Amino acid sequence: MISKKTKYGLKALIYLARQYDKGPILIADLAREENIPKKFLEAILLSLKNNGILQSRKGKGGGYYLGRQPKEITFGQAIRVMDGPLAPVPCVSESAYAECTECHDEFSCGIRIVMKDVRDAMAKILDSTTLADVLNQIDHAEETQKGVINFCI
Amino acid sequence: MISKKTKYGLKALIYLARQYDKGPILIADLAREENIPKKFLEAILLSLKNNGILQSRKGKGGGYYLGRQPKEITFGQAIRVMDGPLAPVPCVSESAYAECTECHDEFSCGIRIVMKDVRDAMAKILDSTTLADVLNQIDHAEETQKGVINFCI
DNA sequence: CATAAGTCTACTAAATCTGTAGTCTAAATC
DNA sequence: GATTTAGACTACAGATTTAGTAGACTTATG
Repeated sequence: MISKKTKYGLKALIYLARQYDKGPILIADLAREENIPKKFLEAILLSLKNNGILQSRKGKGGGYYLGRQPKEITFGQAIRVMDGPLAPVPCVSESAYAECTECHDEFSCGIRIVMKDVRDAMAKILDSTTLADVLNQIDHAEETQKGVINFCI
Repeated sequence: MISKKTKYGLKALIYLARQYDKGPILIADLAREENIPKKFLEAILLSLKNNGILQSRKGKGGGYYLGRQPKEITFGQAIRVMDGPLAPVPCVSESAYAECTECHDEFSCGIRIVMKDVRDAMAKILDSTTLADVLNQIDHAEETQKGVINFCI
């Protein structure tokens, strides 16, 4: 399960991607629009900024905006910043590998063998899904829904 | 990340699968062999039993054993018992669906769309990987390793 | 009945998650 | 350059989850 923090962060990123050409967005606006506790969101956006995913400007006219184009930011990058490595066990993590303290031999560990596949499957999806992709998929889902309604009428 | 509880449980299941024809195995032996705190392991095995994955016998000559054949027990089943649903968000869980409290429309939620794919990819692997499969993969990994060593000599 | 071994209840310490309060710093504007 | 705006930083606190322990209870065997 992803944490609320991650969910909030992803929501914020999608929101900022949607407003990509509108200049800096206020934390307060984002928090209100997406129903996220403002102070909590501050910390989330800050850590996304410190990891190069967002940029910000202080003072009047300031706010947050994407550090790169929506098509250059993936879910995988964002989730790793907020929730840590994707891998179910540290010994199969690419971004934060850690030796397994428990098992005798890493290469013949059954858990590792299976979890490696799981990690790769997750990474394949999350590292190839960009904010731009998600915007498209959202739009497509809304189109489809409208289509269904029209069809029913 | 899976919890230690889940890791311990999977180790125990693999161990019991390996000893499948040897009759009941003592918690104490399992705990010692796999370096798992005994009392903690007790609770884990009990919950696996209560979910039909294990069986047990009390008294002398008792212990724990698989409730079904190794090829009938999947990682997915075990992980769901110990760690809860596979799905990264409740609104894409097949085993424990819960409506999303936050988002306006579930069908056009970007997070949901992506996480659905992630869940399906995980479930595809974990629900098709049985204890018997894992034993085979472990044996194969050990063979391969030996092969490499022989080749070096 | 004695012993072996799982079952159950009830804790507890530590870590993580979620969130809040208040102060500090930088940028823009008047 | 004083004021205002808005993000940055520090510190804390309640709730929940994780990991683990202690001890009494139940059931089966010999």
